[in-house]
Amino acid sequence: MLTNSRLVHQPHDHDRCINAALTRAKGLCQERNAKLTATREAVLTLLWQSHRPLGAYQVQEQLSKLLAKNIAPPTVYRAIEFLLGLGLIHRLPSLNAYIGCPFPSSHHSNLFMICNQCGSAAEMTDAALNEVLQTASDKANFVLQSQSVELFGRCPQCTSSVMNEEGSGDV
Amino acid sequence: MLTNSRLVHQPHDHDRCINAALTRAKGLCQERNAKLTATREAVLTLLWQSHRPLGAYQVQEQLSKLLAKNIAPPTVYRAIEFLLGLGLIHRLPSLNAYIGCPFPSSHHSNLFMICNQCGSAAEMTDAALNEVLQTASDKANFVLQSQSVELFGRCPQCTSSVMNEEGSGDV
DNA sequence: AAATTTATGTTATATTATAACATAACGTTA
DNA sequence: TAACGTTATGTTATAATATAACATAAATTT
Repeated sequence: MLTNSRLVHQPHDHDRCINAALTRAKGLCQERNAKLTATREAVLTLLWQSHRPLGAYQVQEQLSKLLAKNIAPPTVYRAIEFLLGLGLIHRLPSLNAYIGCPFPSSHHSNLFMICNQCGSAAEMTDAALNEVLQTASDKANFVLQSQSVELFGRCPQCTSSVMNEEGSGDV
Repeated sequence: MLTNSRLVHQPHDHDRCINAALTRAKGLCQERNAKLTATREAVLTLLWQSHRPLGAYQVQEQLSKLLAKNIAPPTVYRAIEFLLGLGLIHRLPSLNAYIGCPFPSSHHSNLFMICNQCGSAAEMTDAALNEVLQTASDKANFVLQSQSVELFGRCPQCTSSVMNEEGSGDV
């Protein structure tokens, strides 16, 4: 089982997350003969600014600021498409949002735990989950090709802060 | 384990599906003191015309035809919202589409098997799946509130037709 | 350097969803 | 039953997400 949930749900040196992600990305691109251009790298970095998924238009806004010129949606979506293709980021369908992948290159089918309060999203791979899904598919004679598993709830951090300051509703 | 996968993936008398869905809907509405108005019933019926999810604007188009007058998006979305609230339909986030629920009122967390070729979507409840997801959440101290599980692949029908007429790509 | 491929820029528009306010239908109670 | 409050629908406009289509530029190959 791989997961970044401890990092996501606890204070940590986030620069290390970002640097590690960039290093992985560079390595993967070299392997695959893919070019991590300035735009693509910038988008990846933006998606790693926090452990919260960002919408494409949030990326656009921040990218425009970063590059000090107006960036149009297609530029953003192209970079996203490229990064998705390499498995460097994921799309969270129920949020229409994107997030950096902490373990690309590991052929994995993943699960996300999305906090309804703070918006953080931790990723996890789980062999047991995949077995269950494969079994269910087999039972129905369904040929499983890919999957999207999103869990919604409260992350540990928000759970403890709710206990302290009573009465704060979900975001 | 509840599922409608046999029905979805085999030829069957679909009028029975529709009628059963309407009967269930009426019962549930009576129980909950909710009003299944003409518009709402029409939308539900449209979403039960096949075992394929429909987008809101497809519903709008068909509803406009059915009622022989132009129906604006908010009307459709309101009906959808109502039906979602009662669990009579589901939203499939990765398709931005909606589909009738074959077993509302059974408090269930569900899984969808979506065919990449024909677009059909079968629903299934699976206790083992829920256990696995609960366990994964517990491990991360994540308080699980709801979930979305979508599987993509090929349904039995499309699998057998691919075997016969070689070379047809995915839709 | 010419040709080819790959990436980005630019404009317009498609698709999905909601806000805001007006009207109508329904239900309750005086 | 008339007045009132509530619920549902109509209507217009617009927000939010995503892509099509074509032009330009940059990199790579020949």
